[in-house]
Amino acid sequence: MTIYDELVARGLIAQVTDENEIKELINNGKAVFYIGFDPTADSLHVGHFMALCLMKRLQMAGNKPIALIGGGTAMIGDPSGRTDMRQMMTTETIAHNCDCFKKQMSRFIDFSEGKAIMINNADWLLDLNYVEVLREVGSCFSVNNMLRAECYKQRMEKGLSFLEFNYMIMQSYDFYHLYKTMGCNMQFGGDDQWSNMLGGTELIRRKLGKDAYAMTINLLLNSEGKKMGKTQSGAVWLDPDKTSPYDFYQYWRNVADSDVLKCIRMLTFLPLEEIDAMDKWEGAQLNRAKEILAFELTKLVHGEEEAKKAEASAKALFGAGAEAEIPMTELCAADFTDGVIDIGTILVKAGLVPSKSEARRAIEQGGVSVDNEKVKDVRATFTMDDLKDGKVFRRGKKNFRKVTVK
RNA sequence: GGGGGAUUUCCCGAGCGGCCAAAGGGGGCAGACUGUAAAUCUGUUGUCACUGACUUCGGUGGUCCGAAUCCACCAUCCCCCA
Repeated sequence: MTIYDELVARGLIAQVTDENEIKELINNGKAVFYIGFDPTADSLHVGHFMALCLMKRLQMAGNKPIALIGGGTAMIGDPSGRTDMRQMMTTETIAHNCDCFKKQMSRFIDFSEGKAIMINNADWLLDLNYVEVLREVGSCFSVNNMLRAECYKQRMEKGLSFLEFNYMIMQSYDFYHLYKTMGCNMQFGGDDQWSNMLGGTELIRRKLGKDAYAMTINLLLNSEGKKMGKTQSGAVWLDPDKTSPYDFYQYWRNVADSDVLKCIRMLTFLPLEEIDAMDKWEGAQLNRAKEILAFELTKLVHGEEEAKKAEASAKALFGAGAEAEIPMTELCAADFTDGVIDIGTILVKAGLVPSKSEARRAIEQGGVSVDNEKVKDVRATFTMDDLKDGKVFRRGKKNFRKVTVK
């Protein structure tokens, strides 16, 4: 099976500019492709992870990836898929985020011996001269066409600043620049980037009379059509300090039935035959598929050891098994008043509820238990001695934390 | 440049100068039912020292015994005209 066919079979490919040419290039390892990452936060998230997987697959097939960090374009802010303007980020924040991205990416992609390249578009975008750019590339863009682009359409209702309007031009310029300087002949990205990417191929055609190609990958949507990788409290991060391996595992362990197979196909590196076999699974057996999904992804992101730990914790908490690793919270003497600490404070300290009011509510509704015993009294207290060996506090079915005293 | 309109709690969206922590919906959380799924039903959804108090209705001042509601200025956004 060729790499292209595999990508199709995994449901990754959304749109392509020229299917035959792209097949030819990537199947034969002739593509030099880039994927852009906007440093809008200090960690990569699940959406980026998909792109990284794609990079890895293509790299394994002999193609050369360029990871482009958008330190320059982040100064503008991509309006695609947004209904309001992004908050402007300071240059310091952007620089910090770029560093964080670099570290995380190096864990997935092999950058040794020129097998892959990482660059930051700030290196060439920030020094551009306004008038020169206008003359050089501005003439190649039709405002009429740009306004027709889907990514701007929805913003036409609420307003679009000139700053953001230029995002497409900057991204196109990146592609043009990479084509000239590094022979980059292809760009990949999320499907929401389609119009920005076409801008690039068009620019290359106009300026150089050469063909370059673009391909988008499907966004990871759940059966309700919402983007996956988001929780109430924000994105699912790859940084273990922002989303613990256990929480990461749990996120995937809890996907809906209808989404499991799709996720396994798109995100894991399991052989397709194995996945096709799972396709027949039904009912409770799907739970097994969810375990596989959660384990495989945690392994990819946090390593096998962490994945095993997360799996063991989950089994211990939900099944019968022995007590295992559960995310811990340590209290210190200062947290106690007159030698005791009340249940509400503990729940807040452990991060199980955001406020004492919610703690109270959860208890009143019978949603809190300590070492599997339901807590009925809102004013229950614990002494340092009670917590010496640690107790497992639980809110609802799925939120656990072991609390001990230092 | 001129004129008009908007800004409400996580989101959408109601809101008479006192009866407003603020209708309704969505979403979230918890309970029941389950398979750590979905659907459904129930409760809940500003904070805290919780039968009470405190802080919220773009920002700052003001009128008033009393303001989310009235006035002034500022900010942001939308629409129309140029």
